[in-house]
Amino acid sequence: MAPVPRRSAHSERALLDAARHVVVRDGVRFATVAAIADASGAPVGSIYHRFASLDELLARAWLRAASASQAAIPPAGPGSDRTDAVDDAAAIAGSMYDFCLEHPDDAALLRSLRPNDIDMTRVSPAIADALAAANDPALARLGDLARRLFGRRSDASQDLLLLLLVDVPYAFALRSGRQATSRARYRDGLDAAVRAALSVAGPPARR
Amino acid sequence: MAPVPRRSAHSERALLDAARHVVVRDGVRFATVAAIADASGAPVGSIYHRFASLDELLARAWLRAASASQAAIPPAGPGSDRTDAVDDAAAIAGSMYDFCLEHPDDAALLRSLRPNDIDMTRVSPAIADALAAANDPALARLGDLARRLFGRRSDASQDLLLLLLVDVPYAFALRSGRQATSRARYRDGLDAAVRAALSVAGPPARR
DNA sequence: GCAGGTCTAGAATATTGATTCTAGTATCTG
DNA sequence: CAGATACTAGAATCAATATTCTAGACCTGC
Repeated sequence: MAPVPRRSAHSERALLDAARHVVVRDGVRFATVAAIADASGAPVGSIYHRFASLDELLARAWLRAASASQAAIPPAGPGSDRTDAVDDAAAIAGSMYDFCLEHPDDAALLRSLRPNDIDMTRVSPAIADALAAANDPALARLGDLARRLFGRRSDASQDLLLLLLVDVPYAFALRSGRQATSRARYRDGLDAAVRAALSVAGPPARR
Repeated sequence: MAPVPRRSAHSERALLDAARHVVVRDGVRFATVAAIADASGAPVGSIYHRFASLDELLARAWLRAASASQAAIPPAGPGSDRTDAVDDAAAIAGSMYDFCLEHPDDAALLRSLRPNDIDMTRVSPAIADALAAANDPALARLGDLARRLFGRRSDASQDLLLLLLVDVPYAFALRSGRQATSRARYRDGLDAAVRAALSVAGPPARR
């Protein structure tokens, strides 16, 4: 009685992996359904069986990477003075850096595939909503941190934290090479850079 | 007798501008010939009159932006000890930051359009060569600087300088907002971050 | 072993987009 | 003002790509 599905030969995950691989290797312009099918070994029909459109597949790949990146952000530290907040910021930067080293493909995907590259009109509403809200948890986290660091939360302070705790760690990771010693050194350099920039650049200008 | 051309209504430059604008605004996936024609007001035929293919147009736009970015790098400073070299590095980082603020469209283009996104088989040999060699002057400049900073030149040291003197300034610029006070503050933060990272992260690990 | 379901598979179709073609137009020289 | 010369213009063509469709394969419970 129970409808029992055939075991799938090409999992959703494998197709997302293939899409990610093609985007990173060939560039987003050449991430066609045929190229992704080829990279995954699946026929195009199997891709459309699982994803409504190419844009939906790309959106899902982006969402998976973005979610993984967010999940790597550590929870807020305990203290509440500025020193604690700076340590907290440095911890976030370090965790973003570590994420990029542990998930280089996801990190590269987020660099290559920008939300702009996805045609939202060809994405199902559920995924479109998820995309629109994808960054909200991280932004809330950074907003809290901005208040602890600067005494208030503003667009400018949030941009500064996005720069120092996301963009800069990603940039460091993408140049850090493969050797463990080099990576450890980059991590230290990142920590120093973030602390130096925070002490100089913050708090943001008052209105 | 002298062949006198009709005055052109759509200059090469205007078409490059339009291509850049579409890439930055809509993403490289949607930078089609029709979209660029629409943005520039020119019909598609006029685009093909000046550019052999869409890839050639994109390549030319990338090349123009990359060349402008390189031209912004200041010549090497006079001194030869490490302090001078650090100042030199900071000056390069600052000039890259300034370039991004003065030419936001070119900076955004270089972020959105990666060499991967251009099909070299559809680009004329002259432009393909120019693309391949586009970064050579800057790499030579960074190589010299690496020698002054670290006593020797290696892939690792060059990557470190690319990170600190190109990637990081670009990241700072793209988040620095429009207010002059905010920009000045970001510039100071960048300077501090680069110096801090240099003192911690370099010289690169010995083999 | 067969019924009922999902899934695979790749050919067929339809759409989109790149490129080409043919006319027509503006400009300057003589 | 006639002729030569690029240039503009956009329709027509061609190629690539997304998407759909139809058959069939597999798995499991009965």
